Amino acid sequence: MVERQIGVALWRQIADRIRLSISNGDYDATGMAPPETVLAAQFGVNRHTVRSALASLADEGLVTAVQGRGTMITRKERLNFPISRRTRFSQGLGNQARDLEARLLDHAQMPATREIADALGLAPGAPCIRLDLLSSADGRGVSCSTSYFSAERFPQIAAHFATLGSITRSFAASGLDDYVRASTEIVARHADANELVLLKLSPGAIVIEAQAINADLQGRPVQYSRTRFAADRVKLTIET
Amino acid sequence: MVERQIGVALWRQIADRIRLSISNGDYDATGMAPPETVLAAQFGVNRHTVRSALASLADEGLVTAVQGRGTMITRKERLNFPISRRTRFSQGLGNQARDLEARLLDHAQMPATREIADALGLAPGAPCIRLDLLSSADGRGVSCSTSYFSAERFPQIAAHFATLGSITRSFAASGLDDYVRASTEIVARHADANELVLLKLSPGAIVIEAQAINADLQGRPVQYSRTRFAADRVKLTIET
DNA sequence: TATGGTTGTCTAGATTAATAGACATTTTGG
DNA sequence: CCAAAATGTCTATTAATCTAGACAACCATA
Repeated sequence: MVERQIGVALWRQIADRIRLSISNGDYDATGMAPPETVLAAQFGVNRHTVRSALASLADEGLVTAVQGRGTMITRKERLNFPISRRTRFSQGLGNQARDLEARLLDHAQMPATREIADALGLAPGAPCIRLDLLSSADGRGVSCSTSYFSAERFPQIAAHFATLGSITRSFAASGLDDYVRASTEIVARHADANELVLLKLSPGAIVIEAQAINADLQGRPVQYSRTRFAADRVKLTIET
Repeated sequence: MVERQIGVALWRQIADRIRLSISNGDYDATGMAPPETVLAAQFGVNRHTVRSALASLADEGLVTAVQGRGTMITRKERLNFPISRRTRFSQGLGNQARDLEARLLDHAQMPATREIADALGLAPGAPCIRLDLLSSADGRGVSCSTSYFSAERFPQIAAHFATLGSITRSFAASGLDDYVRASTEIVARHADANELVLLKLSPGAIVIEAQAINADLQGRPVQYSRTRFAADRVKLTIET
């Protein structure tokens, strides 16, 4: 059932198992998780251990416990992130989560590498600005991203983002009112050490990496980004 | 660096980080892991905690500690499992591990579902035999598989496997001397609860699932199997 | 051979995780 | 309104994990 002394706390193993059951629809009949005492018996642990697991799931926004009634399942599915020509991070997740946040981790000006120059249509070595972002929904890390912009065209992008907290609004403040997704490439791989920490993933977790280029309405690239999603928290839907 | 109170023991987080460094080739210059005291300082933990991490890696056969010298890296790469027309589990892993084992977890006779009947070229509902196997290398779970065989053609397959410990030899004992891989489909997904336990994976780990059909030299399907590999321990090489 | 650097082992203590039990509080339904 | 069933809270205890320090054993090499 659950294993001891493998370096993963019992409550964590149980939380992962319950999360899986929720997403498998095992509790769809009632919309409630089984009572704590039942889960405790099922997993062969103390009720307090189950409570720790449920508390962590409540923290993720998956369940809500109500005294006297039971533990309701409040979100079953993964966050669905639609990818289309008009992909916007905050719009896309929209009403799927209460609390959306994009935090600026780091930024710097740097010469464009070959890869970046190709993507943005710049000369290799041209100045570009890098933004490292961490996006969270309901206080839980959903994705971390690295974006590149032409430093010539968007010199204030970092400052704008720091105050506005959104790429779309930062573009608007830079005089770019609209933009579209020009291309997206998607791969899946294991999270590296940095991503494990940023997204608070379990060891061995998967990230889905989307390499995207956004362009203005004239088709000129304005943003090249590599976004790494926590694969167990999101579902990407490609809209054509 | 490493995080506390997330339900994953420090030594486990550190072991995972070091394993990643090894497979990334970070220590290729010397072929040795950094000294325990250096690692301890690097991760901000006590030397004993690092020792627990290294002990677990030694248990996996990745490193070997030698008193006075240091900790040598004894296996860098993932187990490479070649997939070709003549795929054989034990042959494929061959000299990459000292100790190969395939254990029969369960077996049963059952009517073929639509999926199984299609794969094996049987009528739906025809009797078939299911074998659940767990394969290990150096005492560490590498894959678990579910295989289906025609009960009419291979009535003794389970008994043969139980004594012979190999599908190839079980086929031989049933009068089938040679067979080839007819088709293979590969997907990656999160391990389910059962796989987590069988393969002793971390919560959230990936499995690579290979759905394969083996056929005799006349092209008649003889085995339909779904093998789930621990994605962080193997690499599949498709040989065409 | 002596020295510095490394792993191995031991003891002790602090912190965190898990168990155990009792009882309060709230909701639901007869 | 009462009883059953569920979550919330509290205390106490045990087990596992991590820290701290000291020293032994071993290897390489100057």
